[in-house]
Amino acid sequence: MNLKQQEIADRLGISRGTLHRVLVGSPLVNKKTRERVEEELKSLNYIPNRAARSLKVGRSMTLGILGPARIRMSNSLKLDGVYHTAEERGYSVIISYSDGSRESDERGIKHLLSHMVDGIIVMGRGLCQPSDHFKAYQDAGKPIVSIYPIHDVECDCVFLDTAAAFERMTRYFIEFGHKRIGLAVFMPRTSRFVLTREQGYVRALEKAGIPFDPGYLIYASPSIMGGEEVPYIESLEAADMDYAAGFWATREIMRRRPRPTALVCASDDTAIGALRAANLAGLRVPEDLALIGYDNSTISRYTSPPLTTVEQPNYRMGQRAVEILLDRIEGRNTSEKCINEKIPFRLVVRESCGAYLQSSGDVPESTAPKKKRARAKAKSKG
Amino acid sequence: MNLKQQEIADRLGISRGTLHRVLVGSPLVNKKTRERVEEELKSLNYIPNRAARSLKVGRSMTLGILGPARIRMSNSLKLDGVYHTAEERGYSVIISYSDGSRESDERGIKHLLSHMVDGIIVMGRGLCQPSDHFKAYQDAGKPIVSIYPIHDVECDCVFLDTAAAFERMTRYFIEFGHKRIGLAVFMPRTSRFVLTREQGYVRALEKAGIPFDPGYLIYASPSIMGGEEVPYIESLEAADMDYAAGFWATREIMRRRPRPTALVCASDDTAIGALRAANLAGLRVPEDLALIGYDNSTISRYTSPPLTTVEQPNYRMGQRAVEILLDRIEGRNTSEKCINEKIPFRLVVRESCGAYLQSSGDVPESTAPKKKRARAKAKSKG
DNA sequence: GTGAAAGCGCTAACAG
DNA sequence: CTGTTAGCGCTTTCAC
Repeated sequence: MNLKQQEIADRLGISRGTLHRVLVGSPLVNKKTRERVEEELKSLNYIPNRAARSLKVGRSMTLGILGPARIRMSNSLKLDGVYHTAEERGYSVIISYSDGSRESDERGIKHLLSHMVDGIIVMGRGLCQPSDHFKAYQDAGKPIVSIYPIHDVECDCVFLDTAAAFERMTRYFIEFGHKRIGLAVFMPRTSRFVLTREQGYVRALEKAGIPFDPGYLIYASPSIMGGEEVPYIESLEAADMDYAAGFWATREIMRRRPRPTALVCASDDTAIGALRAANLAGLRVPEDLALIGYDNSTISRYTSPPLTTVEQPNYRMGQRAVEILLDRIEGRNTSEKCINEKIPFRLVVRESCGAYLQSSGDVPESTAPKKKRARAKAKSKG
Repeated sequence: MNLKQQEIADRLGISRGTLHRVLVGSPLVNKKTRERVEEELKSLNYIPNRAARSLKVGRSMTLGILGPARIRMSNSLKLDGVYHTAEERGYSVIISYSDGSRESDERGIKHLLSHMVDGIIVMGRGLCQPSDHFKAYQDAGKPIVSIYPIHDVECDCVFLDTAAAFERMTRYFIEFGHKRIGLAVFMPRTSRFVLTREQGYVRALEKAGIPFDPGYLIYASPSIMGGEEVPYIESLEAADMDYAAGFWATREIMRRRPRPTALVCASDDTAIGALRAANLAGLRVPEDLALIGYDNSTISRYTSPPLTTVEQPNYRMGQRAVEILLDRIEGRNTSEKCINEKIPFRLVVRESCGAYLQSSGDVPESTAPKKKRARAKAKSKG
């Protein structure tokens, strides 16, 4: 059973004060006593009570995450970054889910605060939107960093410029000579998730002087797809969404005349759904339909053909989020100004768009630098 | 800023005792007082301090997870099950990673205990092995449930009989008429991960009277694969392991003479790696090489051909783990006897093994019951 | 119905 | 160098 400091002190015939001093490594302890204490401590397997400690010092050494459902792999990876980095720095992590609604966010933050977290990382799309609810908690008294940009509010954040990424992806097709380019996105059209993608896509088209054809922009959604006779789609909930959307969007877009020759996909998983639809339709990728994904998920190297995609350094983003947060918590950053850390992405060229075409700093996979885990420093490319 | 009970009581001119009574919904409070208090509470946005509460009552309403790195999607899904269920029941969750080594497990459990968790869920392979370290913590005084079976120790657990699953998978090939069947597994041969798979595979062979050919059993490992010239394998760490192993194993096994006609894969991701290797080698699946996966991951429906696989009800397992744990924590289960809950799996027949062949309760996808999210009650099949 | 008081395990300030 | 003490915010017992 687990002893408390008092009991240990008693056993050793010393005071709690002295015990505490050796516990925190204070030099103000007799060498002999210290050794005796340390020995006993080891054999007793003392486990400090953090609740008591937190209560006393007013800090818990734990970080809170206001998180989304973790189904999407990219979120999982971000979380890994957060967890490992926090652990390295001696912090625990506790998650509270939120669906992004105001009530849910409020409940979540309250929950975290009640745990006395020292800071909060916001990972959902939640606070990224109109986010009046954010204001309410801004002065929860705890530092917050968002893993997506919060535009209408002052807040530290680390983000990837998704619009720029999708502009780049679209431009890649354009440089290849494609004129009829589709975009497959899904779910609420007003979510930042699709807004940014659409924006980048349109921007690339505009810059190239290619007229925007709304027929090439496919918004898949459970309700729409449910109405269609779509094989493979039996449950249209989160886990399936990306694949299903890609699958459905591809079927849909191939009905357009003239037919698009390239499809920008919201994610690698979306591209995989698209790939399947193309296969079933007897379309060759990239010859009949070129595909580009987003995420550089591990699997994108193993599809046939392997996916050209944009790398999103998820692990790194999680890592940076806690670093920025800890700078605030531990007082290394006292500036009023918010940190807005843009994480660079890079285009990873494989085969789903046709033969390698290298341009402005993009790396075909063969020459890509060896990656060191997910922590890989991404080659800058903005 | 966040008020404490004392301050609120003062504002209202009542005692902490009374405040507390309305907070916990005790009937021993004057109606008027109660209303007044509740109103004030709402407007003040009171956030209770759980550290103080935990300290006082000796319970924290939080569950600890001794977890593996979360990279594998199936773990992510299990965690989802744990989180959502815990949240529904009013518990928070905190994770501590462990690589499965004794030191790491000890550190992790200690960490959780120091958070005063009310119970622990063990998710890694860690404690599933020789697990002398488990003994050390068995009487940490907290209930523990393992999400894999711990054979040599008394402990509640929920598990899927992996050996039975792999026996079933192998038998499926046998029923199809295959005689030369390979098994692609990886990493430490002594891990329960491969032991169970190998065992099931061999058992099916034995029962069918097919001689076991060690040459058909491929153990991929980073070191082995690193020596080979294996494209796609640039980082052989966890994230890539499944794919890379499947890729490498397929190349390897196709060198065997006579060539196997079917390959049992350690996971769906392994099967996907295998599929890619087969594609590159110009082998048709399933005609030249039949493939079966394990997990029924979402993507297995979107590969070409879609994967026949075994469904592992991850979400459900996480869910059951917390239910069993809470029964213990909340005193509904005081039995000395350990719970050993075997979660049923089912074979999901798609196309990677050839035309549909239905047998003993297996469900071809077309007739599979509509799945309700990951929570789906799996059709019994054991 | 209500208030007062003790104490959960720990830290930190102060006295020796 | 060491021991004593006063709380951190909350729950709970007991007395009114």
